[in-house]
Amino acid sequence: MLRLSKKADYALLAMRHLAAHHDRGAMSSRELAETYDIPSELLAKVLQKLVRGRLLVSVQGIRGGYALSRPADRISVADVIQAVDGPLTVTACSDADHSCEQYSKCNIRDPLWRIKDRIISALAATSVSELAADMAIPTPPPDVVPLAMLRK
Amino acid sequence: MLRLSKKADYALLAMRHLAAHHDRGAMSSRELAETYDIPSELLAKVLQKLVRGRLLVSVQGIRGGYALSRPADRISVADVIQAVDGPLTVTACSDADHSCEQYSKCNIRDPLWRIKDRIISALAATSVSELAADMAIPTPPPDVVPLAMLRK
DNA sequence: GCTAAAATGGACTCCTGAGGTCGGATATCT
DNA sequence: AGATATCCGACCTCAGGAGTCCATTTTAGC
Repeated sequence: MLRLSKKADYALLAMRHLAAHHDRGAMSSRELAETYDIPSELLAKVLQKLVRGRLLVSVQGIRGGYALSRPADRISVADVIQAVDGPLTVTACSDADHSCEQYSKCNIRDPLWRIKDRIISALAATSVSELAADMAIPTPPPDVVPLAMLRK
Repeated sequence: MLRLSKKADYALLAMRHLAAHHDRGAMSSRELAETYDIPSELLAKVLQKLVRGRLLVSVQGIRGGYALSRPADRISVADVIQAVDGPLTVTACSDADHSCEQYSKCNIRDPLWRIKDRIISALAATSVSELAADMAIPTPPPDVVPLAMLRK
């Protein structure tokens, strides 16, 4: 439960990659798809949504591709998820949408909405640049570590 | 996205109700189901899971029903959700389960797991008693508020 | 002891929506 | 002109969530 959609996964993967390699110019959808073994047509749709969400810019034609629209540290994980999957909701209902059988009798809306806000905060507090920074240690020095320190 | 399952909703609804009315003894599944317009057989399954998760105790036979197994302030929303839907995961993979096409090439696991921990913290920080306490103000004083203060 | 009302448990159906596919139009470089 | 991109809509498939049905067991009250 509470799992991210595949689309969101793919979007974050792509965003991180573009953030880490922003030095090179635009990167094509196909190249990204091959790098991460993602169905290319599907990734293409995801990238299109990111463009419409103003997180990426695209250049068409040969040698075209996608690039971040702004510095990676000004794009949050929440931005990415919402661009791909729409406004993220924890409950079926929201301020706008009361389409829930139990809406009238429901008594846990307010506390759950508060929890939702905390979740969004957590997602908004993490930027794409932080995702990229995380792999600063891609393969830690292998056989220097004493065996005793290895857990399981 | 990131939405709770209906089962989790029902579970929280029921837990809150039992917490608010713990003075009366056990409450039957049918009575709860009627109160909140929930299919009774479905709610029954949810309640059974809560029993197996040690959050509720059940008494069988006529005049039987369910009651909280411990004080409501010692049961968190996270407990309830996990009892009903199993361990809550944000990503397809976890420490135990690597069944994801992209696992080897994935580079956003660690930051996402950290986000997951923050989400779990948010859920663990809210207790069932807080859910119940929330309705202390069921209908706030209506026409005392100056119209100018109402935001559309 | 019988019966009614409750929990318990398994198996089954229904159906939405996530995940993925296909084809074609449009733009741009060589 | 042709190759390689993005772009866009329509479509297909299928696992899993949501809900149903039924058979069994337990227990209070008569």
